[in-house]
Amino acid sequence: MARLSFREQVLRVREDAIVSSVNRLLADKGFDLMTVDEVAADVGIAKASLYKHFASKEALAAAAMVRLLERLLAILDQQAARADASAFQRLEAVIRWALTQQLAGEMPSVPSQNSSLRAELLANKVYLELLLQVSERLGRWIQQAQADGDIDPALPPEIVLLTVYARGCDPVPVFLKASGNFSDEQITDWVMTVCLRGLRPGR
Amino acid sequence: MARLSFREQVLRVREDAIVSSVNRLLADKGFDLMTVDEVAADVGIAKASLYKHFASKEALAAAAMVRLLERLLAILDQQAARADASAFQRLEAVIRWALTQQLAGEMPSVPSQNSSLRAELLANKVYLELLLQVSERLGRWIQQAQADGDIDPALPPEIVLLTVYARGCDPVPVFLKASGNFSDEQITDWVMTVCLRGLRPGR
DNA sequence: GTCTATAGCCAGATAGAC
DNA sequence: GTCTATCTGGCTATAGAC
Repeated sequence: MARLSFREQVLRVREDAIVSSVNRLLADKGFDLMTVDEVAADVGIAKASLYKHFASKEALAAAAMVRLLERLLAILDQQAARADASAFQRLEAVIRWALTQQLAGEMPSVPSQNSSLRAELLANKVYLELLLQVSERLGRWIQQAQADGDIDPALPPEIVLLTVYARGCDPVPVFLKASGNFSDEQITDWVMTVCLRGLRPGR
Repeated sequence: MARLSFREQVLRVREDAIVSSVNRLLADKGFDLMTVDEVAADVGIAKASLYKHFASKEALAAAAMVRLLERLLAILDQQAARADASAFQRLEAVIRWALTQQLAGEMPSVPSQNSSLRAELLANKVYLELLLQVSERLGRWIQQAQADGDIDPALPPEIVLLTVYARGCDPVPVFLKASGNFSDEQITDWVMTVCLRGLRPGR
Protein backbone atom coordinates (compact mmCIF):
# COMPACT_ATOMS: atom_id res chain seq x y z
CA MET A 1 0.00 0.00 0.00
CA ALA A 2 1.28 3.46 -0.90
CA ARG A 3 2.56 5.57 1.94
CA LEU A 4 0.01 8.06 3.12
CA SER A 5 0.72 11.73 3.05
CA PHE A 6 0.59 13.71 6.25
CA ARG A 7 -2.79 15.13 5.35
CA GLU A 8 -4.19 11.69 4.71
CA GLN A 9 -2.86 10.42 8.01
CA VAL A 10 -4.54 13.27 9.86
CA LEU A 11 -7.75 12.43 8.00
CA ARG A 12 -7.48 8.81 9.05
CA VAL A 13 -6.93 9.66 12.69
CA ARG A 14 -9.86 12.02 12.74
CA GLU A 15 -12.18 9.56 11.09
CA ASP A 16 -11.04 6.88 13.48
CA ALA A 17 -11.95 9.15 16.38
CA ILE A 18 -15.36 9.68 14.84
CA VAL A 19 -15.95 5.97 14.41
CA SER A 20 -14.89 5.36 18.00
CA SER A 21 -17.47 7.85 19.25
CA VAL A 22 -20.13 6.34 17.04
CA ASN A 23 -19.22 2.88 18.28
CA ARG A 24 -19.60 3.91 21.91
CA LEU A 25 -22.83 5.80 21.31
CA LEU A 26 -24.29 2.90 19.33
CA ALA A 27 -23.43 0.58 22.19
CA ASP A 28 -24.93 3.00 24.67
CA LYS A 29 -28.18 4.10 23.04
CA GLY A 30 -28.59 2.21 19.80
CA PHE A 31 -29.00 3.65 16.33
CA ASP A 32 -32.41 5.27 16.65
CA LEU A 33 -31.66 7.16 19.84
CA MET A 34 -28.20 8.24 18.81
CA THR A 35 -28.23 11.72 17.29
CA VAL A 36 -25.67 13.19 14.93
CA ASP A 37 -25.46 16.22 17.22
CA GLU A 38 -24.31 13.95 20.04
CA VAL A 39 -21.69 12.37 17.83
CA ALA A 40 -20.37 15.78 16.84
CA ALA A 41 -20.32 16.94 20.45
CA ASP A 42 -18.57 13.76 21.55
CA VAL A 43 -15.91 14.05 18.87
CA GLY A 44 -15.59 17.78 19.53
CA ILE A 45 -16.23 19.08 16.04
CA ALA A 46 -19.18 20.78 14.36
CA LYS A 47 -21.94 18.71 12.89
CA ALA A 48 -21.32 20.08 9.40
CA SER A 49 -17.74 18.83 9.62
CA LEU A 50 -18.99 15.34 10.33
CA TYR A 51 -20.90 15.42 7.08
CA LYS A 52 -17.67 16.17 5.22
CA HIS A 53 -16.43 12.76 6.36
CA PHE A 54 -19.61 10.69 6.25
CA ALA A 55 -22.57 11.25 3.97
CA SER A 56 -25.31 10.33 6.43
CA LYS A 57 -26.14 9.00 9.86
CA GLU A 58 -26.50 5.58 8.29
CA ALA A 59 -23.00 5.85 6.83
CA LEU A 60 -21.69 6.62 10.31
CA ALA A 61 -23.28 3.50 11.72
CA ALA A 62 -22.09 1.44 8.76
CA ALA A 63 -18.52 2.57 9.41
CA ALA A 64 -18.83 1.44 13.01
CA MET A 65 -20.17 -1.93 11.92
CA VAL A 66 -17.35 -2.34 9.43
CA ARG A 67 -14.81 -1.67 12.14
CA LEU A 68 -16.53 -4.16 14.41
CA LEU A 69 -16.26 -6.81 11.72
CA GLU A 70 -12.60 -5.94 11.18
CA ARG A 71 -11.91 -6.38 14.88
CA LEU A 72 -13.82 -9.65 14.81
CA LEU A 73 -11.75 -10.85 11.87
CA ALA A 74 -8.63 -10.07 13.86
CA ILE A 75 -9.98 -12.24 16.68
CA LEU A 76 -10.66 -15.00 14.20
CA ASP A 77 -7.08 -14.76 12.94
CA GLN A 78 -5.81 -14.90 16.48
CA GLN A 79 -7.87 -18.00 17.23
CA ALA A 80 -6.91 -19.64 13.95
CA ALA A 81 -3.28 -19.26 14.99
CA ARG A 82 -3.81 -21.37 18.12
CA ALA A 83 -2.53 -24.67 16.81
CA ASP A 84 -3.60 -26.55 19.93
CA ALA A 85 -7.22 -25.45 20.01
CA SER A 86 -10.22 -27.36 18.69
CA ALA A 87 -12.82 -25.69 16.49
CA PHE A 88 -15.17 -25.69 19.44
CA GLN A 89 -12.66 -23.95 21.68
CA ARG A 90 -12.14 -21.29 19.04
CA LEU A 91 -15.87 -20.67 18.78
CA GLU A 92 -16.03 -20.51 22.54
CA ALA A 93 -13.32 -17.87 22.58
CA VAL A 94 -15.14 -15.81 19.94
CA ILE A 95 -18.37 -15.81 21.93
CA ARG A 96 -16.47 -14.95 25.06
CA TRP A 97 -14.89 -12.02 23.26
CA ALA A 98 -18.32 -10.78 22.17
CA LEU A 99 -19.56 -10.92 25.76
CA THR A 100 -16.53 -8.99 26.91
CA GLN A 101 -17.20 -6.29 24.33
CA GLN A 102 -20.78 -6.06 25.47
CA LEU A 103 -19.97 -5.78 29.13
CA ALA A 104 -17.40 -3.12 28.31
CA GLY A 105 -20.08 -1.12 26.50
CA GLU A 106 -18.32 -1.42 23.16
CA MET A 107 -20.68 -3.61 21.22
CA PRO A 108 -22.61 -1.37 18.82
CA SER A 109 -26.25 -2.34 18.48
CA VAL A 110 -28.16 -1.67 15.30
CA PRO A 111 -31.79 -2.80 15.21
CA SER A 112 -32.26 -5.29 12.40
CA GLN A 113 -35.66 -3.71 11.89
CA ASN A 114 -34.57 -0.23 10.85
CA SER A 115 -35.17 -0.08 7.16
CA SER A 116 -32.99 2.90 6.25
CA LEU A 117 -29.98 1.47 8.04
CA ARG A 118 -30.64 -2.02 6.77
CA ALA A 119 -30.80 -0.75 3.22
CA GLU A 120 -27.54 1.13 3.67
CA LEU A 121 -25.80 -1.92 5.10
CA LEU A 122 -27.08 -4.22 2.38
CA ALA A 123 -25.80 -1.75 -0.20
CA ASN A 124 -22.40 -1.51 1.48
CA LYS A 125 -19.99 -3.74 -0.43
CA VAL A 126 -17.26 -3.60 2.21
CA TYR A 127 -19.64 -4.51 5.00
CA LEU A 128 -21.17 -7.40 3.07
CA GLU A 129 -17.78 -8.73 2.06
CA LEU A 130 -16.54 -8.72 5.66
CA LEU A 131 -19.76 -10.26 6.94
CA LEU A 132 -19.44 -13.00 4.36
CA GLN A 133 -15.84 -13.69 5.35
CA VAL A 134 -16.74 -13.89 9.04
CA SER A 135 -19.72 -16.15 8.36
CA GLU A 136 -17.72 -18.49 6.18
CA ARG A 137 -14.93 -18.86 8.72
CA LEU A 138 -17.33 -19.35 11.61
CA GLY A 139 -19.29 -21.78 9.47
CA ARG A 140 -16.22 -23.92 8.91
CA TRP A 141 -15.48 -24.06 12.62
CA ILE A 142 -19.08 -24.94 13.36
CA GLN A 143 -19.05 -27.86 10.95
CA GLN A 144 -15.71 -29.00 12.29
CA ALA A 145 -17.03 -28.82 15.86
CA GLN A 146 -20.04 -30.85 14.79
CA ALA A 147 -17.77 -33.44 13.19
CA ASP A 148 -15.73 -33.53 16.41
CA GLY A 149 -18.90 -34.19 18.39
CA ASP A 150 -18.53 -30.94 20.35
CA ILE A 151 -21.64 -29.38 18.84
CA ASP A 152 -24.82 -31.33 18.26
CA PRO A 153 -24.60 -32.58 14.65
CA ALA A 154 -28.39 -32.65 14.49
CA LEU A 155 -28.52 -28.83 14.59
CA PRO A 156 -28.47 -27.10 11.20
CA PRO A 157 -25.25 -25.04 11.00
CA GLU A 158 -27.46 -22.06 10.11
CA ILE A 159 -29.05 -22.15 13.55
CA VAL A 160 -25.73 -22.45 15.30
CA LEU A 161 -24.31 -19.51 13.35
CA LEU A 162 -27.33 -17.34 14.10
CA THR A 163 -27.12 -18.32 17.75
CA VAL A 164 -23.49 -17.25 17.88
CA TYR A 165 -24.34 -13.91 16.28
CA ALA A 166 -27.31 -13.48 18.60
CA ARG A 167 -25.08 -13.74 21.67
CA GLY A 168 -23.54 -10.50 20.48
CA CYS A 169 -26.77 -8.59 20.97
CA ASP A 170 -28.26 -10.52 23.86
CA PRO A 171 -29.58 -8.21 26.59
CA VAL A 172 -29.01 -10.70 29.41
CA PRO A 173 -25.40 -9.86 30.33
CA VAL A 174 -26.03 -6.11 30.36
CA PHE A 175 -29.09 -6.57 32.56
CA LEU A 176 -27.14 -8.77 34.93
CA LYS A 177 -24.38 -6.18 35.10
CA ALA A 178 -26.95 -3.46 35.77
CA SER A 179 -28.31 -5.45 38.70
CA GLY A 180 -24.92 -5.02 40.32
CA ASN A 181 -25.01 -8.43 41.96
CA PHE A 182 -22.34 -10.14 39.89
CA SER A 183 -18.87 -9.55 38.60
CA ASP A 184 -18.16 -9.42 34.89
CA GLU A 185 -16.34 -12.75 35.14
CA GLN A 186 -19.29 -14.46 36.80
CA ILE A 187 -21.68 -13.05 34.23
CA THR A 188 -19.50 -14.15 31.35
CA ASP A 189 -19.08 -17.66 32.73
CA TRP A 190 -22.75 -18.18 33.43
CA VAL A 191 -23.90 -16.82 30.10
CA MET A 192 -21.34 -19.00 28.34
CA THR A 193 -22.61 -22.00 30.28
CA VAL A 194 -26.22 -21.31 29.38
CA CYS A 195 -25.29 -20.75 25.76
CA LEU A 196 -23.26 -23.92 25.37
CA ARG A 197 -24.92 -26.30 27.77
CA GLY A 198 -28.37 -24.76 28.19
CA LEU A 199 -30.39 -24.49 31.37
CA ARG A 200 -30.28 -28.22 32.11
CA PRO A 201 -27.88 -29.63 34.67
CA GLY A 202 -24.34 -30.42 33.55
CA ARG A 203 -23.45 -33.55 31.72
CA MET B 1 -67.75 -6.26 38.65
CA ALA B 2 -70.53 -3.83 37.74
CA ARG B 3 -72.18 -4.36 34.40
CA LEU B 4 -70.90 -2.01 31.78
CA SER B 5 -73.20 0.34 29.98
CA PHE B 6 -73.48 0.12 26.22
CA ARG B 7 -71.28 3.16 25.79
CA GLU B 8 -68.61 1.68 27.98
CA GLN B 9 -68.69 -1.57 26.06
CA VAL B 10 -68.21 0.29 22.79
CA LEU B 11 -65.32 2.14 24.37
CA ARG B 12 -63.73 -1.13 25.45
CA VAL B 13 -64.05 -2.65 22.02
CA ARG B 14 -62.54 0.37 20.34
CA GLU B 15 -59.64 0.57 22.75
CA ASP B 16 -59.06 -3.12 22.32
CA ALA B 17 -58.86 -2.62 18.57
CA ILE B 18 -56.35 0.17 19.13
CA VAL B 19 -54.20 -1.97 21.38
CA SER B 20 -54.31 -4.79 18.85
CA SER B 21 -53.00 -2.49 16.16
CA VAL B 22 -50.32 -1.15 18.46
CA ASN B 23 -49.32 -4.68 19.38
CA ARG B 24 -48.91 -5.70 15.77
CA LEU B 25 -47.03 -2.54 14.82
CA LEU B 26 -44.74 -2.87 17.82
CA ALA B 27 -43.99 -6.44 16.80
CA ASP B 28 -43.40 -5.32 13.25
CA LYS B 29 -41.29 -2.18 13.56
CA GLY B 30 -40.57 -1.61 17.24
CA PHE B 31 -41.41 1.45 19.31
CA ASP B 32 -39.13 4.03 17.73
CA LEU B 33 -40.15 3.34 14.16
CA MET B 34 -43.84 3.02 14.91
CA THR B 35 -45.63 6.33 14.31
CA VAL B 36 -48.91 7.41 15.81
CA ASP B 37 -50.13 8.25 12.32
CA GLU B 38 -49.66 4.63 11.33
CA VAL B 39 -51.58 3.44 14.35
CA ALA B 40 -54.45 5.77 13.53
CA ALA B 41 -54.47 4.68 9.90
CA ASP B 42 -54.37 1.01 10.91
CA VAL B 43 -57.26 1.40 13.32
CA GLY B 44 -59.14 3.55 10.84
CA ILE B 45 -59.70 6.62 12.98
CA ALA B 46 -58.18 10.08 13.10
CA LYS B 47 -55.03 10.64 15.06
CA ALA B 48 -56.71 13.17 17.34
CA SER B 49 -59.25 10.52 18.29
CA LEU B 50 -56.45 8.24 19.39
CA TYR B 51 -55.30 10.88 21.82
CA LYS B 52 -58.76 10.91 23.40
CA HIS B 53 -58.13 7.31 24.44
CA PHE B 54 -54.41 7.37 25.21
CA ALA B 55 -52.44 10.34 26.45
CA SER B 56 -49.25 9.68 24.51
CA LYS B 57 -47.37 7.32 22.24
CA GLU B 58 -45.73 5.89 25.34
CA ALA B 59 -49.15 5.21 26.86
CA LEU B 60 -50.11 3.32 23.72
CA ALA B 61 -47.07 1.10 24.01
CA ALA B 62 -47.64 0.64 27.72
CA ALA B 63 -51.18 -0.54 27.06
CA ALA B 64 -49.84 -3.10 24.61
CA MET B 65 -47.29 -4.29 27.15
CA VAL B 66 -49.95 -4.58 29.82
CA ARG B 67 -52.07 -6.70 27.54
CA LEU B 68 -49.09 -8.88 26.74
CA LEU B 69 -48.53 -9.48 30.45
CA GLU B 70 -52.22 -10.25 30.93
CA ARG B 71 -52.07 -12.83 28.18
CA LEU B 72 -48.92 -14.25 29.72
CA LEU B 73 -50.63 -14.50 33.10
CA ALA B 74 -53.44 -16.41 31.46
CA ILE B 75 -50.87 -18.84 30.07
CA LEU B 76 -49.39 -19.19 33.54
CA ASP B 77 -52.84 -19.98 34.94
CA GLN B 78 -53.37 -22.53 32.24
CA GLN B 79 -50.05 -24.21 32.99
CA ALA B 80 -50.64 -24.08 36.73
CA ALA B 81 -53.87 -26.00 36.16
CA ARG B 82 -51.99 -28.92 34.58
CA ALA B 83 -51.86 -31.18 37.63
CA ASP B 84 -49.60 -33.70 35.89
CA ALA B 85 -46.90 -31.30 34.74
CA SER B 86 -43.58 -30.61 36.44
CA ALA B 87 -42.36 -27.07 37.02
CA PHE B 88 -39.84 -27.57 34.24
CA GLN B 89 -42.52 -28.65 31.80
CA ARG B 90 -44.55 -25.58 32.66
CA LEU B 91 -41.58 -23.31 32.03
CA GLU B 92 -40.97 -25.11 28.78
CA ALA B 93 -44.55 -24.47 27.72
CA VAL B 94 -44.24 -20.78 28.57
CA ILE B 95 -41.11 -20.35 26.49
CA ARG B 96 -42.72 -22.26 23.66
CA TRP B 97 -45.70 -19.93 23.81
CA ALA B 98 -43.40 -16.91 23.60
CA LEU B 99 -41.71 -18.35 20.52
CA THR B 100 -45.09 -18.95 18.93
CA GLN B 101 -46.08 -15.35 19.54
CA GLN B 102 -42.87 -14.16 17.99
CA LEU B 103 -43.18 -16.28 14.89
CA ALA B 104 -46.76 -15.10 14.51
CA GLY B 105 -45.55 -11.49 14.58
CA GLU B 106 -47.45 -10.75 17.75
CA MET B 107 -44.67 -10.19 20.23
CA PRO B 108 -44.36 -6.43 20.77
CA SER B 109 -40.78 -5.27 21.09
CA VAL B 110 -39.91 -2.22 23.13
CA PRO B 111 -36.23 -1.30 23.32
CA SER B 112 -35.10 -1.40 26.91
CA GLN B 113 -32.90 1.56 26.07
CA ASN B 114 -35.59 4.10 25.18
CA SER B 115 -35.71 6.45 28.09
CA SER B 116 -39.10 8.07 27.57
CA LEU B 117 -40.83 4.73 27.26
CA ARG B 118 -38.83 3.22 30.08
CA ALA B 119 -39.83 6.06 32.36
CA GLU B 120 -43.46 5.66 31.42
CA LEU B 121 -43.39 1.92 32.08
CA LEU B 122 -41.62 2.30 35.40
CA ALA B 123 -44.27 4.84 36.41
CA ASN B 124 -47.10 2.55 35.36
CA LYS B 125 -48.48 0.84 38.47
CA VAL B 126 -50.54 -1.71 36.56
CA TYR B 127 -47.62 -2.73 34.39
CA LEU B 128 -45.25 -3.06 37.31
CA GLU B 129 -47.76 -5.06 39.34
CA LEU B 130 -48.30 -7.51 36.49
CA LEU B 131 -44.59 -7.79 35.81
CA LEU B 132 -44.01 -8.55 39.47
CA GLN B 133 -46.71 -11.22 39.50
CA VAL B 134 -45.28 -12.88 36.41
CA SER B 135 -41.75 -12.78 37.77
CA GLU B 136 -42.77 -14.24 41.12
CA ARG B 137 -44.68 -17.09 39.59
CA LEU B 138 -41.92 -17.89 37.10
CA GLY B 139 -39.41 -17.61 39.92
CA ARG B 140 -41.24 -20.24 41.95
CA TRP B 141 -41.29 -22.65 39.03
CA ILE B 142 -37.62 -22.02 38.39
CA GLN B 143 -36.68 -22.85 41.97
CA GLN B 144 -38.91 -25.91 41.90
CA ALA B 145 -37.31 -27.07 38.65
CA GLN B 146 -33.91 -26.61 40.23
CA ALA B 147 -34.99 -28.62 43.27
CA ASP B 148 -36.27 -31.32 40.90
CA GLY B 149 -32.91 -31.42 39.16
CA ASP B 150 -34.41 -30.30 35.84
CA ILE B 151 -32.59 -26.96 35.83
CA ASP B 152 -28.98 -26.62 36.91
CA PRO B 153 -29.11 -25.69 40.63
CA ALA B 154 -25.76 -23.93 40.27
CA LEU B 155 -27.35 -21.21 38.14
CA PRO B 156 -28.65 -18.18 40.07
CA PRO B 157 -32.44 -18.04 39.56
CA GLU B 158 -31.97 -14.45 38.43
CA ILE B 159 -30.04 -15.63 35.38
CA VAL B 160 -32.59 -18.26 34.54
CA LEU B 161 -35.44 -15.76 34.79
CA LEU B 162 -33.64 -13.25 32.60
CA THR B 163 -32.87 -15.98 30.10
CA VAL B 164 -36.53 -16.92 29.92
CA TYR B 165 -37.51 -13.29 29.35
CA ALA B 166 -34.75 -12.88 26.78
CA ARG B 167 -36.16 -15.71 24.66
CA GLY B 168 -39.15 -13.42 24.14
CA CYS B 169 -37.09 -10.87 22.26
CA ASP B 170 -34.52 -13.12 20.67
CA PRO B 171 -34.01 -12.33 16.99
CA VAL B 172 -32.98 -15.87 16.05
CA PRO B 173 -36.41 -17.39 15.34
CA VAL B 174 -37.53 -14.45 13.21
CA PHE B 175 -34.32 -14.57 11.19
CA LEU B 176 -34.72 -18.29 10.67
CA LYS B 177 -38.28 -17.76 9.53
CA ALA B 178 -37.15 -15.03 7.15
CA SER B 179 -34.64 -17.40 5.59
CA GLY B 180 -37.60 -19.46 4.46
CA ASN B 181 -35.76 -22.76 4.90
CA PHE B 182 -37.64 -24.08 7.91
CA SER B 183 -41.16 -24.55 9.18
CA ASP B 184 -42.35 -22.77 12.29
CA GLU B 185 -42.42 -26.09 14.12
CA GLN B 186 -38.83 -26.89 13.25
CA ILE B 187 -37.70 -23.44 14.29
CA THR B 188 -39.54 -23.68 17.60
CA ASP B 189 -38.14 -27.10 18.37
CA TRP B 190 -34.56 -26.20 17.55
CA VAL B 191 -34.64 -22.94 19.44
CA MET B 192 -36.16 -24.71 22.44
CA THR B 193 -33.43 -27.33 22.25
CA VAL B 194 -30.67 -24.74 22.11
CA CYS B 195 -32.25 -22.82 24.99
CA LEU B 196 -32.69 -25.81 27.27
CA ARG B 197 -29.82 -28.06 26.28
CA GLY B 198 -27.41 -25.62 24.65
CA LEU B 199 -25.32 -26.21 21.56
CA ARG B 200 -23.64 -29.33 22.94
CA PRO B 201 -24.77 -32.78 21.90
CA GLY B 202 -27.69 -34.36 23.79
CA ARG B 203 -27.26 -36.01 27.16
C1' DG C 1 -65.69 11.48 20.60
C1' DT C 2 -64.85 12.29 15.94
C1' DC C 3 -62.89 14.99 12.54
C1' DT C 4 -59.56 18.66 9.82
C1' DA C 5 -56.03 21.62 10.33
C1' DT C 6 -52.11 23.19 12.54
C1' DA C 7 -48.87 24.25 16.18
C1' DG C 8 -44.33 23.12 18.04
C1' DC C 9 -40.32 20.66 18.15
C1' DC C 10 -36.51 18.03 17.06
C1' DA C 11 -33.09 15.93 14.27
C1' DG C 12 -30.89 15.15 9.73
C1' DA C 13 -28.81 17.64 6.34
C1' DT C 14 -26.95 21.95 3.92
C1' DA C 15 -25.36 26.96 2.68
C1' DG C 16 -21.86 29.83 2.66
C1' DA C 17 -18.20 32.49 4.97
C1' DC C 18 -13.44 31.74 6.38
C1' DG D 1 -12.20 21.17 6.30
C1' DT D 2 -13.99 23.78 9.87
C1' DC D 3 -17.25 26.70 11.55
C1' DT D 4 -22.17 29.25 12.48
C1' DA D 5 -26.55 29.63 11.02
C1' DT D 6 -30.31 27.82 8.69
C1' DC D 7 -33.37 24.90 6.03
C1' DT D 8 -36.49 21.01 5.75
C1' DG D 9 -39.30 17.22 6.76
C1' DG D 10 -41.52 14.35 9.77
C1' DC D 11 -43.45 13.36 14.04
C1' DT D 12 -45.91 14.11 18.54
C1' DA D 13 -49.44 16.54 20.27
C1' DT D 14 -53.35 19.94 20.37
C1' DA D 15 -57.08 23.55 18.92
C1' DG D 16 -61.44 24.04 17.70
C1' DA D 17 -65.55 23.03 14.81
C1' DC D 18 -69.22 19.60 14.67
